[in-house]
Amino acid sequence: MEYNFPEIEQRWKQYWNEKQVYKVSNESSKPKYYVLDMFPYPSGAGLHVGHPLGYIASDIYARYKRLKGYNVLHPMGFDAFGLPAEQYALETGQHPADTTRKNIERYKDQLNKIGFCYDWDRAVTTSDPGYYKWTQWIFLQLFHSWYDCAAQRARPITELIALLEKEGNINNPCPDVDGLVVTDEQWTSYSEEEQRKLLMHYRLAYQGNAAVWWCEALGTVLANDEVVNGVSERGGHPVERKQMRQWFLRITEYADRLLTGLDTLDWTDAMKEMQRNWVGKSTGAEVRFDVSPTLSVHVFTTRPDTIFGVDFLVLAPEHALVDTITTAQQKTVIDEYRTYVKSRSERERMADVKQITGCFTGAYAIHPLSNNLIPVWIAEYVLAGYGTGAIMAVPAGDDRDHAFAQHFNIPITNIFGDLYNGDNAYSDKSGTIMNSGFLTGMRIAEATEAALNALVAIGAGKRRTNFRLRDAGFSRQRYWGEPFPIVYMNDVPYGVDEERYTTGTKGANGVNDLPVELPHVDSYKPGPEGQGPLANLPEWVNTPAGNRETNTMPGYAGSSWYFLRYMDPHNGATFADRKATDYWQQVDLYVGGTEHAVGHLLYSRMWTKVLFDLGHIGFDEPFKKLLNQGMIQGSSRFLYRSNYSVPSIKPDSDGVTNWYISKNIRELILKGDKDAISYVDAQYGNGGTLSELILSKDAPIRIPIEYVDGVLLKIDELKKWNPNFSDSVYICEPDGTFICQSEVEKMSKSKYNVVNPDDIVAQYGADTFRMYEMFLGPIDVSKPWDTKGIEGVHRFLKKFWRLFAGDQGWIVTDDAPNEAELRTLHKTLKKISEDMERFSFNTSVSQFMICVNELAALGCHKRAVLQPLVVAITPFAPHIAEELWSGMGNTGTVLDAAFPEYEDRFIAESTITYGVSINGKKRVEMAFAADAEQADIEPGVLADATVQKWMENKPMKKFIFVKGKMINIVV
RNA sequence: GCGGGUGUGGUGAAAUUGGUAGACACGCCAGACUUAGGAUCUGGUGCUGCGAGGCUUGGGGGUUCGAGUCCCUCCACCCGCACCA
Repeated sequence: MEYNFPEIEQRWKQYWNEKQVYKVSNESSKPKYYVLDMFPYPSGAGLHVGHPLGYIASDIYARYKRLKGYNVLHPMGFDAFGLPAEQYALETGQHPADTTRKNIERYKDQLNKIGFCYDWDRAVTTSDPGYYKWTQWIFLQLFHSWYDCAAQRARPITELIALLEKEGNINNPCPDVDGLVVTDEQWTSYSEEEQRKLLMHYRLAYQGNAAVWWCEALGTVLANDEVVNGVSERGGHPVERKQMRQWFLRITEYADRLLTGLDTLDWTDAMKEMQRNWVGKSTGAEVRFDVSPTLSVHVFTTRPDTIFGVDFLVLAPEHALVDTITTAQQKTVIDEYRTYVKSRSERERMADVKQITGCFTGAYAIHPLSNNLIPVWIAEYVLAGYGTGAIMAVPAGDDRDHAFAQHFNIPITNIFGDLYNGDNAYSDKSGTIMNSGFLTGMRIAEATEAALNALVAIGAGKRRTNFRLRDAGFSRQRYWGEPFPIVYMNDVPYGVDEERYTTGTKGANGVNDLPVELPHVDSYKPGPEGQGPLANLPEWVNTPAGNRETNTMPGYAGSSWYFLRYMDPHNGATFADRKATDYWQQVDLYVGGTEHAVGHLLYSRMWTKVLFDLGHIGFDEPFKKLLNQGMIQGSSRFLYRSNYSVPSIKPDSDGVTNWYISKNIRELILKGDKDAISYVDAQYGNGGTLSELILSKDAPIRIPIEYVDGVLLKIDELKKWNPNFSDSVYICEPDGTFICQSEVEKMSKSKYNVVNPDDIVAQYGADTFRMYEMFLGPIDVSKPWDTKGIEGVHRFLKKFWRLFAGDQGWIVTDDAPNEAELRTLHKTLKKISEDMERFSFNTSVSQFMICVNELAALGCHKRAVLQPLVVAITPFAPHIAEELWSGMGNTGTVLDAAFPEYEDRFIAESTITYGVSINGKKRVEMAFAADAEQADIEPGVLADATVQKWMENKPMKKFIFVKGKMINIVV
């Protein structure tokens, strides 16, 4: 009875389907456990073997938890809005809705082949109107809310309006415009338009301006991805930064809570660190430098102690003051410089430290403490979006400022005495401040306080906490995304759920209703003036009340709350019933890549906090534990090719003969190996020195991985694939094989190294595939795919099968197990249980292999040993487990079994083999009773001949005995 | 540039708390069985040396009786950096 995996896997998939074994209920007496994967964007390329890595890990853990007695929610869905589908539509004219639907079908099909335990009834697709209705609804919650800094939570905007009517904004200063004071009288005297303009400064979803990549030639806005080397990826047209009115989410109000909330999460320190750095909290001062009696520059600094070392100010080139302060004399060069900066991305501006650029405005500011005149420059290394968009430059204490001062010959004030050597800035935060008026002689911490106090006292500065975090841009000038539930009246945006602007009864013309459905378009061309394609649909844009917003939401909108929808996916009355969210609570285990560290994971945390603040859910962190999976890289194959015309060889279609040379023989020739050279010349050279000719001018070219078996080229198949390969000469190894060069890189279509899981599953089965992906290595590190290695895991499953089945059928007996068999079983159960808790799936697979090797050697076919193993292997290899479970006469699914507990009493060994070291070097092994103490063994060890030899008659200094581990003798 | 991660045999890796480095596999070598083998099974396999032995966890330094593991420093590669998702 062979291990017939295609038949077994098909049978059990069908069984699971028919019996609905993966259906999850929100009602259960069992404790709940929520396992979630970061859902995929369904791209046209389909899944490759790298994608399911995390899905397999989470599936194993979900099944394990189920066997451990939990009610497990383990859903899957699709993050279906996005740029690639729209790009594809632009190129092929196929509607994104159609391609997305097709891609989702393909993904589902691929995922099902691997045997995941998803409850597909709960699947969500972010581009479904039934889903994005609630994305829009949550957006409106954000739009209708503000952040109460005193209470540290979001509140409905109506409550702010009530406060404004009563007391103005005196207790609730405007978060994004300093010094904007409104009294209750002013507020009530405002027109509705003016009132809403003020409210816009408070809303959690608000409108502001932001720079986008504008491509004049394409008439559209481009994503960072679409700009390559300063020109558009499509067509290579010039691009520039352009200010546009955009929606934003006021995530900066949540900066502190996003930091403190990290302490409650079981994430890796690296992940938390990345989020902390992204939020980038720093404390310091905002200092005012007056340029004229009416104009002043505000800078943010974390080092007020260095205030006397300020030799110049630098404004971001986009800074609003640049136009007003630039002198007539400098205007031309300033304009030229600003044009240059417009062509530069933020990345380039930050990364280019070797190339120092900047421009003097001609203006001077007055130092608030020394009253010296300080020149004001602009430079690209200062970014408009960070701090106040202006810095005070202290060359003696900051590397970039120092380089800038040297480059432009600006005199440097030394405020660190001997600590500053004149060549490099002294940026340490220890030492004494010198040459700094009243700060001279103070330590840095002391000077920081003193400087701050002095600045505050004269009204030239204030304490300030600054965040690197910026408000999140939430508009895209695109088609394939959620439409905004926003209508403009007189250019003032209203939520479609507001009754204020409706012309008739609520719901008239469908204006009030959610979802605002994404209308069908036939063209994906941008609208006039760079708006999204929706602007081309006047019948959609124009409503009786006003014009609809024509931008759409970004990719992270739908993914910021999807984990909630799985809890109650079909609810038409609310995004998820409170009873459902109260039952499932946070995601207990969230599996995904580190590339989402600061995007998705930060936005969904914010959305969760907003929903919590507004009372819609009962928890304010979405993901309790985070498990990061590494990437599976591709393994590319190369041939070394040289093109030479050699008269005796027929040229190929290009008129050039291609010579390919196998890797090993090529390396020998490169090393000058005479045998190899004469072999090649004799076999292929027609009497000439062909080897030298070829190697003097060859280059590697990529070939598709499917024409290679491991590293061995399948020459005949390659020749059939592409005629360019047929009329060529293949210089093989003496044994007739042809070995390719290999290299590890990203798995991608363009590198010809993509491996499709469908093929692997067809060849080896889903159980083998699942176990092999885990066997490759720790879940969180990246590693290359190697199809060859899968054989070992497949062999293991066959060997496992043979413990249960012989040539004639099932061979499991009811004999009583012996000591050795029980030890193997319980040792394995223990290891698996421990590995599972620390997500060490690769070592679990190894342990199963060790176990099967041992049981096979013992000739064990006993139910008492094998049945617990079947349950234990179920999370890894669910199909074979079901087959063996039923083959042993059990009814129902193995998924309803209980995970077997191990017992230590079966594991204990009576003797332990100790490594004996002399001076830390292991010289011999000796066995002692497991309970032996140092006194029991020391004489025996010292008497040992080998030990004697290595001690070389030197006196013993110390005898180190670590029970159960090792022995070390120091001489 | 900033932030994060990873470096152990020919390859993927193991070593969980500072205690016998290389488990388990792939590949390779030798052999058994077979009409056959890309099936199955057995043995060997870090490097070096005839051997005793020596060397070995990216490089260098340190702490320790003992370091892959802790500390310092340097190097290489990978990921993210705000409109890819």
